[in-house]
Amino acid sequence: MGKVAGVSSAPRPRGRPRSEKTRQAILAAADELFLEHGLDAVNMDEVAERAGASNSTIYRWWPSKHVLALDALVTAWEEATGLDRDRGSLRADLRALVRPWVKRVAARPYARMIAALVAEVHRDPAFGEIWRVDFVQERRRRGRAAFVRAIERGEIAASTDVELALDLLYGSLYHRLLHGHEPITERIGDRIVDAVLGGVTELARSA
Amino acid sequence: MGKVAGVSSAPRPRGRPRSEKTRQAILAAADELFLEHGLDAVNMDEVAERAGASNSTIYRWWPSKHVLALDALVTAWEEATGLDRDRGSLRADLRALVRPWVKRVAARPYARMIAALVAEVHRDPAFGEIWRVDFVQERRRRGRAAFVRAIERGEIAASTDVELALDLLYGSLYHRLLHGHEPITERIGDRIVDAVLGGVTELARSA
Amino acid sequence: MGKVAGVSSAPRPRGRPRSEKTRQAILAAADELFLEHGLDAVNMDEVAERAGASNSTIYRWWPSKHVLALDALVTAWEEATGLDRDRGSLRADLRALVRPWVKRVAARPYARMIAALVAEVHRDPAFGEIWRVDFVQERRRRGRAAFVRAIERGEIAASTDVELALDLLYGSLYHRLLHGHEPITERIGDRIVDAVLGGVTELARSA
Amino acid sequence: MGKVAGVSSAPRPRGRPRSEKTRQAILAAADELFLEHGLDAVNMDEVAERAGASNSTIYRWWPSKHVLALDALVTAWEEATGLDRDRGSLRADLRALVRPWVKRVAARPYARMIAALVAEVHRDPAFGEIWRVDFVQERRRRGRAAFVRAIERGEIAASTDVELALDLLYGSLYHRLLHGHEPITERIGDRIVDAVLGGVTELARSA
DNA sequence: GTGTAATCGAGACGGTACGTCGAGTCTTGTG
DNA sequence: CACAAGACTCGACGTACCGTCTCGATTACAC
Repeated sequence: MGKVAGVSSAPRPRGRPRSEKTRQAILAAADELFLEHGLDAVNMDEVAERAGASNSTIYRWWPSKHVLALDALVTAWEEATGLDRDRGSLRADLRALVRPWVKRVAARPYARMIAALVAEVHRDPAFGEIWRVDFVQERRRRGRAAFVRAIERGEIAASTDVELALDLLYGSLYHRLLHGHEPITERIGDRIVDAVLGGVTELARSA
Repeated sequence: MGKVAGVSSAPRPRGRPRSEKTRQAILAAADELFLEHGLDAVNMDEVAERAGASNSTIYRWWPSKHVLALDALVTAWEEATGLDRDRGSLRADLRALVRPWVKRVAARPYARMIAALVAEVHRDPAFGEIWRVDFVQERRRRGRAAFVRAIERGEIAASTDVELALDLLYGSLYHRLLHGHEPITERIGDRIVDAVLGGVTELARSA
Repeated sequence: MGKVAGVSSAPRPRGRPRSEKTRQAILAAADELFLEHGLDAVNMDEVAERAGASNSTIYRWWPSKHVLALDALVTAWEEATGLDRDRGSLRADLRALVRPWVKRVAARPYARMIAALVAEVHRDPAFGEIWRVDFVQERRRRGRAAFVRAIERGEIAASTDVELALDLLYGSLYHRLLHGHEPITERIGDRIVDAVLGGVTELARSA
Repeated sequence: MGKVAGVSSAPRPRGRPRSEKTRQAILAAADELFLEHGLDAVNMDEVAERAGASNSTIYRWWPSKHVLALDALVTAWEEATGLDRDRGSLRADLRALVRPWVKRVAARPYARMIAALVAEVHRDPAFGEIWRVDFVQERRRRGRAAFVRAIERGEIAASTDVELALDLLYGSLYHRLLHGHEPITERIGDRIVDAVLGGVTELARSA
């Protein structure tokens, strides 16, 4: 992945250094092609060609197609992530989290991408580890922070099971995304936040 | 898939009839092998061999590996599904729904199977349709019935968004299953039911 | 094949008798389809359909596709074979043999058919036997007769190696037909006859 | 096929060079297996395995089984072809041509191989072209040279139809080989040469 | 500058599953 | 029995693409 590596005090490796330009071109090509056509519909040579790189350069730095795809996804996702400031209430914080997610996911075929990666998670445990560290926990971290602030603020009980709350929140969203039984809209995002906060009761009131 | 029903007064088809024994042997072989080793780790010839059938007989009746896997999954799932009787309260009904699901899913590697199928859903829209009709809606139907009974009973507001409630419930469960960040236990099942019913508040109380 | 079978004094078999109409329809369908599109481009179901018969009826009477094709070829070839009368000279006799052959072979894609059957001859020795008995020897018989008459007539030496002469004659013709390096014309047929007659002298001397 | 020649100053192709060792191993495996068991009795994976190569490497360089078989045949045939020197008389030249051919063909089941290729010639015109260029014309070239020398030498008439003479010669040989009605022996080879020489006179006269 | 050591592009290679196709056999019910 | 219908077994085909490998060409730093 690369990010894992370089601490500042690298021992200055000998030989020709890795081309940063090529690295970014590969990630950009992967992001575009995989997202646009789907992971299975694009082969590595096409990514290489689009990036102006070669098959072997990709495999020198990424161990597999799926790891590359994940890296590309994470990279693109990070660039587009806004700040994480306190909105004053849990509801506002969660909405600020959910709304961009919904917008992003509704705009481009991320569902296909994520579904393919999730499948790989269960096919290759090593990839699963990378997935959880680089993607899942990274997403949950911000949601968790919002709940923690709410507890500190006295807005919700200190004993709240934050992890479960996150499952409720993200679970509902990913469920719609992956199972595809209903479309994902901004309005649904808000209502899910409400429901998580209030349960079934809220489901009636916010109808 | 076969379940197309078929009215009782079948027009008596000509020719050698399809072998019901072979059909079941194929479904059983698919269920066992795909579940045990994963969809990608098993090829069609292995399924055929285990079923004592031939490659082409499989392809004559199932258009692809994924459709076969889904049929096998649905068939096995149906056999094991208990009755759907009224337990008196929404909480009890939902628990009666969730507990067997959790037990089943914890016992065998269903996550891998479902992840692979979900990926295919997004790869092939036609398969997505089959998936939603044969699997998703079939599972949701029973949950929906529980909510409807609760409304009739006056237990929850008539205006409750049942679909969203189902997303909350199944979403949380599938989220844990697919993303694999936390294990799935019986206890978690109950707590998710509680949380769906009461939202974050309940998350504190039931902790 | 059929012709091999039935001696006249059949013991009158029980049950439904074989349909002669169907037999001929199958042979006709095989002749047309195989000759027109090639043995490999036509499958047995197509022959069956064209004949208004079924797959299994064909296989009840002909043991394989190639045997059927050969039977069809022989049948059609026989119908079209003229009489074998004495033309007065060996040259005239041979021309009377070669000309219709050339005409026939130039008019329709027999080369493809024969090439496929010859290949099968070497793939399956049992078929080779049928081929030689029903087709090769049958064709050579008439050529041989012409040479025998020439010998009786004193036109060529009695020591002439007739078999070799036949190889020279038919060999040249089949060579052009099968190897396809040069087209087959009526004129070529005559010249081959002339050349063979020139060589025959030598055939006697070197015996 | 490879024989495209290539001028000495090759522009030094980029990338990993084709493995000459593998190429030869594949040709050798094809030659042995196809000749030994017949083209249809051997599948490509068996050839690949015997060659220590992979299925896809074969298909990368040879478009079909038949083309591979032909290449293997031509390669093996070429290696075993002696020099083409003048023996002083047409008869001696032709015998020098025919005898090794007979010996070769009698020793191993070439008939089956050639019959299969000839069938393919008529099934696939593109293959027919390769066949004629790489095999047929190549074989005829040397026979033609012998006749040309005989003409220059004044041994036979200048008006002799050499092509027809070649058909007589090779036609008889191939006829015995392919139709299988009589065995092929050294003696027969010589007698065919004699017969052809006798016919050649006629070939000039009737021109 | 020159040497060393790594990267890069090009492309061949092994491995392996896919889904298709056809020959020939078997199993029904009908005539 | 013969026959039509059509399901079944067997097994090859040629395709696709992943990830590995082998080259020569290139690039940076160290000396």
